[in-house]
Amino acid sequence: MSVDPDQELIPDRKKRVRRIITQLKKRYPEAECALFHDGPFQLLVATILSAQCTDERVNMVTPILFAKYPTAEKLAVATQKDVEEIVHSLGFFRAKAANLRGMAQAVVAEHDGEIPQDLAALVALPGVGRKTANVVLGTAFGIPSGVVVDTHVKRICNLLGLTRSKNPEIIERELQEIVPRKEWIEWSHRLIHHGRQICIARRPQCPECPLLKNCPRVGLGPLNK
DNA sequence: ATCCCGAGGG
DNA sequence: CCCTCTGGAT
Repeated sequence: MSVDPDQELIPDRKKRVRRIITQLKKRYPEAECALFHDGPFQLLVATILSAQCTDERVNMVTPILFAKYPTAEKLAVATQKDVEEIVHSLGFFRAKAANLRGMAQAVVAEHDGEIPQDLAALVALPGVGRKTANVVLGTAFGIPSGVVVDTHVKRICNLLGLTRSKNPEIIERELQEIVPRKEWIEWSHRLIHHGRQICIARRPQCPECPLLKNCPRVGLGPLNK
């Protein structure tokens, strides 16, 4: 079906977003980042490690990692082998270990050991993409740099007709036109959480979903092909 | 087998 | 746009 993009879904997006914000707030009052962290460095490390594995498993290894390497300075001089052993169970362990060390070395060399607080500098670090950078800026620094667009946010926003693009940057821009700036990071955390708990791609838990009334796909089963 | 709160590279 | 990098849970 070749339906024109902006016709049916765009008109009252703002109103629908308001409603969705309210419903998500009610369902997920905390709006927290699930990754264990007590500072920007820790959150950055945890977020780099979280690629393609669950946050629960990240939270199993980060305390061990931080006990040994509590700062960027310490991590920067760690051996590849030792970091690999610590993060081994998370998958992609060679790339993740290399990224952690490269990130720490760049932070020490170029940012005096402090995690930078702007998007461009963060994205320039090894292993840090837009998603990770926005998580750190919004969560650890309280800077609403951008809505976090991961696979869950992408899937749900397309599903609800808030966006239609497959490009994360376009989705980010579109969402930022309709989500209040101060709520970007909370919106992101709630939506991501919702994607993990309820609006799961392969087995959506529709009966438990607080957004049913806004969902055009109620009862149509799994979302992916 | 398939999925996980991705990034980097072709 | 596609692919690869990886291990553990289900």
